[in-house]
Amino acid sequence: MENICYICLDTGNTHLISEKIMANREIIKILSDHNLKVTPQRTAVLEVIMGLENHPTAETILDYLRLNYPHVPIGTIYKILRAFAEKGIIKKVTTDEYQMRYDAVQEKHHHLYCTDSDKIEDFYDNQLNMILENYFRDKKIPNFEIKDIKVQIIGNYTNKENPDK
Amino acid sequence: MENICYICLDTGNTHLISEKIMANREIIKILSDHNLKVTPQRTAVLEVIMGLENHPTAETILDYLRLNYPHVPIGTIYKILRAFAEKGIIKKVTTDEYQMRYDAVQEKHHHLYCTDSDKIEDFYDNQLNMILENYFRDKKIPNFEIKDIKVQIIGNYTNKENPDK
DNA sequence: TCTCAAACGAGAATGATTCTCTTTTGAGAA
DNA sequence: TTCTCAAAAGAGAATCATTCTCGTTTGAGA
Repeated sequence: MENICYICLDTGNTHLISEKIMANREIIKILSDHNLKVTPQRTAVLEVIMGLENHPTAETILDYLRLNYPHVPIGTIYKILRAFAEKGIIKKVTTDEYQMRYDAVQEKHHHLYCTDSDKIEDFYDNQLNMILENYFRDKKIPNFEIKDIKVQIIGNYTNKENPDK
Repeated sequence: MENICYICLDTGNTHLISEKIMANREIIKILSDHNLKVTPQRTAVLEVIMGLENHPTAETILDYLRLNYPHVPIGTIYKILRAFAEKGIIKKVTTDEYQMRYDAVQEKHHHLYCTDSDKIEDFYDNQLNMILENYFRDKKIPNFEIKDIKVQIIGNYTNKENPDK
């Protein structure tokens, strides 16, 4: 476990806080900021989603949760995920598959869908965001108020398995 | 049933052919062009998808099919839909909902998602297509070969119910 | 510490989709 | 035209993701 040095803005003193503890404090803040009761199950679920760089399914989240809470029922996970999505803490990520995936909401981003491996990766591109924003600011869609634009980029990873090729 | 006048390119004679028959001939051609056996169930499913402007679910398609084939099992619909999607005749349209929707593939288009009514509408915009195409031709994504780009525009219809407002 | 609405646990229920197996049929061959 | 057989349809069970119900527990403010 790595430790990180922080300066307390109130006292000016420096402190060593473990990443784990810091992450927990952040997560607790996110929950209480959204008027959600802080429970061990909820902090654990949010920790898993924020820790996994891929976009986990409910089943994947359960697998990780079971490491610490061997008996959490899957229904509880779905209830927690729905609560998070309603508050906007996470977003549902739709795919061509039968299962839903979930994504901790950070800054605006799009998704790369690999048709070979079924992987989904985040794609950050502020230039693209600005192009789309500018385009739709000028060209309004009749009778439609745009709230969000998501770009799905479908394709294949090339020489990912063989990077030396 | 409307009738339309056609000129036969072989004989030069004019003929009246009903829209229905013409549509059937088109649909049969689509199926055989894709090496799919032409069956009444398949032509009916394709007819329904191409005829419905909205993006039907398997259940909606079944409802329409039952008008002519009262006993088609839902499993058959799913089998047909999967076959069509594999051949590229239709595309799966993902939503935040639990059900999959289907869309006859015509020219390239994107989708408007209305969060109030859960409606999905096609959005044709060649200028947008060209902007995206140009952007990604210049700016390659490392190790990723782009095959398709879909834009999901999420928002709300304004004064659709009250157009006189 | 007390209280209670909200969250959890357990497991049944639902609903979309897929699978299995038997029967039927489209389409090319004879 | 009839024959043949792989492919498709029919029937219905199975599977899998998600939601629901209801009794029990708990976080957080009083």
